[in-house]
Amino acid sequence: MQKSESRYLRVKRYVLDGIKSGEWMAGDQVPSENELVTLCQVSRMTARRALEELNSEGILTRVRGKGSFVAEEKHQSSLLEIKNIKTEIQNAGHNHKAHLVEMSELPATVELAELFEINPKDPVFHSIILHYEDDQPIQLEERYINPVTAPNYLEQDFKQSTPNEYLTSVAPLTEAEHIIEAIVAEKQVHNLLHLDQDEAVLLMTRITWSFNKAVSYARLYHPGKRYRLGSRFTPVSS
Amino acid sequence: MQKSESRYLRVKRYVLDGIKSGEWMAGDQVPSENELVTLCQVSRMTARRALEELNSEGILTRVRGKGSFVAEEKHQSSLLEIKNIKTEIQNAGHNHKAHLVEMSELPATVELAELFEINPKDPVFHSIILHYEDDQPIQLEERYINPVTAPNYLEQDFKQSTPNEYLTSVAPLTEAEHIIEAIVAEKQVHNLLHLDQDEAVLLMTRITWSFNKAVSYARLYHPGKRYRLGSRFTPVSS
DNA sequence: CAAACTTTCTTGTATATACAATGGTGATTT
DNA sequence: AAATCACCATTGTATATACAAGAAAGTTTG
Repeated sequence: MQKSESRYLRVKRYVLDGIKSGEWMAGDQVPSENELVTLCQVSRMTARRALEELNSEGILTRVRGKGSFVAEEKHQSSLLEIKNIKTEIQNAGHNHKAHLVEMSELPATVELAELFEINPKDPVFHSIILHYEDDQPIQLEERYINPVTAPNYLEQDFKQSTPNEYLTSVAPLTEAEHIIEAIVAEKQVHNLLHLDQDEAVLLMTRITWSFNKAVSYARLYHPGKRYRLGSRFTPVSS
Repeated sequence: MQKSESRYLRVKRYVLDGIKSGEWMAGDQVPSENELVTLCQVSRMTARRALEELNSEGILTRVRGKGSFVAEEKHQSSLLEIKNIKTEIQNAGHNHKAHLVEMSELPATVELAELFEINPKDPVFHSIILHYEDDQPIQLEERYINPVTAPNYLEQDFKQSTPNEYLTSVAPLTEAEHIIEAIVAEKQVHNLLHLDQDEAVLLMTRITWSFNKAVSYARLYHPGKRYRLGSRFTPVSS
């Protein structure tokens, strides 16, 4: 336990307080390295370290020859959140409907067993759900579930709630991984999604964890013409 | 134009190369600050800066009194950062090459004029660059540039640096927006990317801002079979 | 033998200095 | 009036130095 905070942390807090209090708004210039030297009674290198860290944290934007500025507001990006497709559709003012295509218990493949930390051929839950937006198919959700973390999965009524809602209720989402690719879907997916001839599919593979335990492996197929993924963000420089 | 790479970047690359080559695996100890001083012929503060940055990037874990260690595997979140395709390819151990397909000045469309806050039919810069990974086309980059924020765009040699590098040097990136969709590409794109019959294309539309001024509107086409976008993240609750 | 101390190696904090590179301003020159 | 130049403020890179603090291993001492 150190009785006195580091000096560079004092400088950081000084700048952060100014931003929080509204003294410096987004886009405003904050004190330069040399100004902080006299304001906070530290060396330039110490002041510099504080500003650099705030820069790498995305709080400030620094430009050589000009100065350091408060970065613009951060926007949430829908790519980063696990959004519930039901509320996503309803928020856009449309009607959501779900159709259960399949619900079963399958023996785990080697890959799934490794992911879920179970033995190969142990049972895993499997579901295929087709989501509609105003009677038009918008997402085909194929999902494999870890029976350890979500033992009652098969008993859920997914016309009422989505798998997402159930899973987040039994196992809080602590981590997720997305892989996005463009494919030409196989026939079954093509038919279920009512795709046109030659329409591409946006496939998002999503793995979710809860406290270092993998909960679910999902493949979400979207019609390329009818679905877009958007994200808006403020970068953090390294 | 700097003729020689910064020293701290050389040290960073030295460590990164050792990790990429497998010399140091996850959990292994990398050279200490003082060892890097003699290995790379730099001062301790410079070696330190390299290790610190690798630490803040999550590549290394540093422990006082013990040393610096290669962090456990972490997936890059390329969706969240504006990554330079050149370094992205090189970091994966491949060779990057760029071919300038077109470089011109065009009259702005109504949409571009609105985005760039200029008058319609005012000139904007336009470039089409094809990026190769080991002689295989991996990204077709079509880009419209705001001439106000990047007036010297046409004079750049994009065989040396990428548009990304130039743009971030003249106008620090403060915000970005991505839209991702799956399409079946038109013939020209199809041919340039050497696509197979019926191969889908992952199209990322990216708009970047610098201090509330739009700098660039880019369309990045990727072969669906050869390119994946990945992201891994921890949801923040605050 | 075991506890206490010392040494050594490591990263962490703090400072002083020097020069480079960029952007803006204002004076000077053309 | 326009172009050029000099100057200044700002961030960026690089080095040298000093001391602090934690971890580990060896050495001394009881």
